[in-house]
Amino acid sequence: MTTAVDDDLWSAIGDPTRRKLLDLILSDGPASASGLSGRLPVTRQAIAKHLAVLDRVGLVHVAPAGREMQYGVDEAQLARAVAQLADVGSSWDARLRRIKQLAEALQAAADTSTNNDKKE
Amino acid sequence: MTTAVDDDLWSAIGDPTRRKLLDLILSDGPASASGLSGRLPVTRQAIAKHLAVLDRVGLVHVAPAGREMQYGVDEAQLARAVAQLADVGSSWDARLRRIKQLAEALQAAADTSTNNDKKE
DNA sequence: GTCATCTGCAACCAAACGTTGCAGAAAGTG
DNA sequence: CACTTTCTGCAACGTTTGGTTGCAGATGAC
Repeated sequence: MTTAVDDDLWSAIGDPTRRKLLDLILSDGPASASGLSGRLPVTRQAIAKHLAVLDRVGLVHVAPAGREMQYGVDEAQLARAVAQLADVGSSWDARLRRIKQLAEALQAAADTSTNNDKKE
Repeated sequence: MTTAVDDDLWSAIGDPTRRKLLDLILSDGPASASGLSGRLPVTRQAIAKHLAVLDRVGLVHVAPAGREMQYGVDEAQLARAVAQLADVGSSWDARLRRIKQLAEALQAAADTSTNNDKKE
């Protein structure tokens, strides 16, 4: 009911650069910070910090490959994040529906009780 | 395909305090900055700034009521935000499914080509 | 062995979130 | 009308966060 979301996980996917990062790794498979820096308009260090954030909340996992550090998405954790998005979305959606229904109900009640009055 | 989200709208709902603000106004109807400050652990000024941000992206609209400023949610814009959440979520969800299917397909192909080899 | 490249750390800048403090304006009360 | 209350808005300040540059260390490639 209270949208019980994990604020850490949400703020991790709240950043646009981190979302693009997840998109890239999702579509092209695991990659290193240097490899990813060539595909986003930010420096390698910024990417590394974002990957550290994503790693801290478990959205990616890192594996040393030679002298590179390969980052891949954690599918289970990303699925959890997706579920939270859907949760908040559906919560708001439900409230919007309830408000609309309540407004219509009030309108109908007003129509029946004062049906001979002004209807503007 | 490219998750084409509006970064302004997303970052507006990315802040936890702003999400709680939207929750409160959604559940209890339009309210003023002072009224809301009693229900969140932040000062009135912080609330006012957040409401300004939400107003800038059109998620709330303000109406002067006496000496107060009443903020109410813009249902159409919030519905748009909900749609974006669902959009990103389903995009990632689809990619997760595709990855899983690809992995299973590769596994199956490996099984048929080297079916007499080790199967660990 | 040397060179290239990938990593990590530190310092620094700018924007965002939050605070305190204060002045102005509008409603309520004597 | 005068006084008080309370709600608003603005300004200054501190802290966190996203981003940069610069540099030193480590590891694979030649």
